[in-house]
Amino acid sequence: MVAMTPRHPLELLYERLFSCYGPQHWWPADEPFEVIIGAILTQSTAWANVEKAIANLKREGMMTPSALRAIPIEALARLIRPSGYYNVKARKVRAFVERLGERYGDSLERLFALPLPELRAELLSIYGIGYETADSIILYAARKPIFVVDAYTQRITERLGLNPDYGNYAALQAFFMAHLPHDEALFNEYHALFVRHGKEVCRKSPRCEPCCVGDLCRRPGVSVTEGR
DNA sequence: GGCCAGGACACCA
DNA sequence: TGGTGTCATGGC
Repeated sequence: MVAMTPRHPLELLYERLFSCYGPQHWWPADEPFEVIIGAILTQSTAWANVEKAIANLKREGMMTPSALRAIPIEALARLIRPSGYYNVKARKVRAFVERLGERYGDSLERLFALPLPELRAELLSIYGIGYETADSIILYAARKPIFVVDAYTQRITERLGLNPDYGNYAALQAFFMAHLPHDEALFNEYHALFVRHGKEVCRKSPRCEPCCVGDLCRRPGVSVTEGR
């Protein structure tokens, strides 16, 4: 008699999403510094708009820390205008490259050499970098295993009945990291799959349709909490 | 014309 | 400590 270990719902969910969508090849960027700039610019913004802003920065030769420090803040804001909130995001980008220059000589390698808890604390201490942006940088730029929680993660897990404390970032992150192996590639793919599923199927609309998640979702097609 | 999109911060009670 | 307002463009 072989003892069968029940699969955790988070493992089953991952398998369903992966079999449905396949590998997502995240993060969509050429190099780690671009990941960081994109992570700041995508705050509460559709990625298509961020792509325009990144294209502007590259075209003007601004995708380097020194260039982003030298350019007048108003000019930087104009370049990233398509990504929305351009005045505050210009200050956020500037804050990051200033810290990177001051403490790490513009070396991401030196920044990323910090142990994970210190790296996260350092990123969180920079203006404009909150939990999600810090964790996105750690996972997708530094390539260290940490689970990124975003609006899609919150919404999808809530509809699965796996998120009793909606909006509590730390609790949901701890939940994932307690039930999954701490594997950078897995966390990368899982979050990317959430975004894919959230964009295509599990939308903000209070109604959702039956989908590849299937019976794991406790309320397919049923009205869920609105206004989130 | 309204809703939504891969948040974070300032301010207030 | 938690709730609310602010920041803003672009696609559908």
